[in-house]
Amino acid sequence: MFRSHTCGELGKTDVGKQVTLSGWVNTRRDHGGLIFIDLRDRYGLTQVVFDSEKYPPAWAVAEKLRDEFVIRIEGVVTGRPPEMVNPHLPTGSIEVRVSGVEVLNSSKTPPFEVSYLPAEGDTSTQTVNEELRLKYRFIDLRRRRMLENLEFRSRLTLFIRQWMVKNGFIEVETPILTVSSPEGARDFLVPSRLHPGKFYALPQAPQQYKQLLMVGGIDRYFQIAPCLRDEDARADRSPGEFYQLDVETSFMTQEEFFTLMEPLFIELTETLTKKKILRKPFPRIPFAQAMAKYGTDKPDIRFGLEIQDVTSMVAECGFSVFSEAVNSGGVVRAIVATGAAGMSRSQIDELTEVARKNKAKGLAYIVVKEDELSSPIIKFLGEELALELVKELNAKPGDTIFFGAADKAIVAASLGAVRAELGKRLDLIDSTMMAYCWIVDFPMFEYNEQEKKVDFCHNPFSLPQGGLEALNTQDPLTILAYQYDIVCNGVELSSGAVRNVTPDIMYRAFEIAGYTREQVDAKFGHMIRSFEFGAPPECGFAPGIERMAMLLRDEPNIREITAFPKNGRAEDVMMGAPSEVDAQQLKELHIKVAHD
RNA sequence: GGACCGUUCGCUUAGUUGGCUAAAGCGCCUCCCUGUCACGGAGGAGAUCACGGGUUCGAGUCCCGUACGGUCCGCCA
Repeated sequence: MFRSHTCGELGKTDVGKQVTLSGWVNTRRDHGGLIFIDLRDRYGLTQVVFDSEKYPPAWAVAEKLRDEFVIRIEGVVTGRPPEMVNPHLPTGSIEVRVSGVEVLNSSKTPPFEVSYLPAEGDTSTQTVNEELRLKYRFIDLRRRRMLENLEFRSRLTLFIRQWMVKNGFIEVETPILTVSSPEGARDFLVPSRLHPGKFYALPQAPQQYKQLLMVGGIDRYFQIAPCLRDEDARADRSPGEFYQLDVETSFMTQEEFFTLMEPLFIELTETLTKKKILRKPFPRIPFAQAMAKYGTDKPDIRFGLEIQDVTSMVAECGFSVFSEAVNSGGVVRAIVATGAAGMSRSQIDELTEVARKNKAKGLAYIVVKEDELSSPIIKFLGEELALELVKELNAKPGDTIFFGAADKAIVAASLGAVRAELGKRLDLIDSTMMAYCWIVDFPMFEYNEQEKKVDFCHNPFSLPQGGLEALNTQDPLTILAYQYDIVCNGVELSSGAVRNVTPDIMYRAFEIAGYTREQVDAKFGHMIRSFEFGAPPECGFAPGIERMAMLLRDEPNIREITAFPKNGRAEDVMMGAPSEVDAQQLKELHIKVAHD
């Protein structure tokens, strides 16, 4: 027998029991004739004691033990006198007196330290170079941070599955080998042995399958679905592969869908974490309003600092940066940074740099003091207008007003970035808060400056608001879609939409984006044909599992939530993937590799 | 594809205006220690400062290039 108990479960009530424990040597404290080892497994630490007088053979083995050796011990659980209790250890009131020990496997000195204190908030694991952690992930997984994250992720997906099933959803696995789609992300391709020159594609998302499931009458579908995209990484976007809670429903309006799904986010947040939810029900923020007030379609609404428009106030003013922006069709907008008046010049310069990175030419500001205004732009603006602005923007002494003046998109991007930075710098972000919101009413189309044509803004399968009539009568750039996002703490958890399941509306929408009927049929004909056989109205979304876990666990990136993540260049450094394959494999697949 | 930041013993870091024979804590090795719990004590090993070039009497430090890593932009319907 390897173990009668785990290393985390023995306590006072077990005193006197003969037990067997197996685990890793976490730390070893050698006192000469007495050796203490903290034995570690997934469940915790237990102190085991080797006594040279009572059990010389076991003690002799213990002398040779080193960190991360895997051992099995037998012994008797002994209570510790009060002064020897370790209050930091759940098992600290007992220890095991070892009568026999077996080395199950030895270990090289690990490349980084594994041992941890059992205390809450141990952050030691965060400091080791991540490349090294990924190369030796199997060791990294023994550490508290990864262990707890994997346990959390498991609880999260279990909770989701139970909730979904309870609410009438059924989980359906959709194919991993599917067809390449010219739209969207770059596909991972899989060559076909039986069909020379042809390729499967790994699914970027089960989008088309889930719509076919709706046509098939599965009116509440979900899947914790792998999504594979050959695109570059970000902190919240792993390269290659990630998981989504893919959801689709039939016969629900957008608002009914929100009402159905919100409790999932509320319940999982409140059940699995100590975090609080900012607002219930979640705010619905139209896209245009999000862009105007927060400068982004994924606002962090845990703090205010909303962007205000002052275009009309400064249209005629003496500060040419403002008036010229207005005259050339742009806007002037402002953020009142509460309590920012104490910022140093160099701090303001750093904020200016943030604005510049987002294509702003600069960052005008007015520091509001008790009895005066201090600003490099007042001499152009005039004292009177400056005071009017302060009043209109409701700025108080101690605040600083930051301005953006340019075309709408640049002002949104630059002030949005400044707002996010101010949120951090002014310590306005409550990290115990989960601020969910729905962003709704995305535009159906956008103008593609490079190609000088109208493009889909998001998903071409979204239903335009106003239907066919809107497509036929409105300026395409003014048409909104039943297209929405769910956002939390400035992170987009998911897009979603009411789908367009009417072939006529589909063809017309594609026509506006410059596709002929033949082109649409070539790409999506199989799906549109299905819509000709009675497609129900449907909507859905697909929140990213890792992004949710990352927010709920306060982790800075998605790799901390993934057991075996790819690095930034989409490599598995531990397994050595991707790798070359042998010539025979290539031959069977009818592949010739061109090395250039 | 582009921008920025980084790379110093196994790990984490320090290294000032160029003076380094490169420092510390942890870890590792040897020895001592029967109540420690991140044990303690004594001693020791371990670094061509990512790589290549340049400036200089002299480069870890300054400059150029390359590689690798991270963050961001592009991309992600």
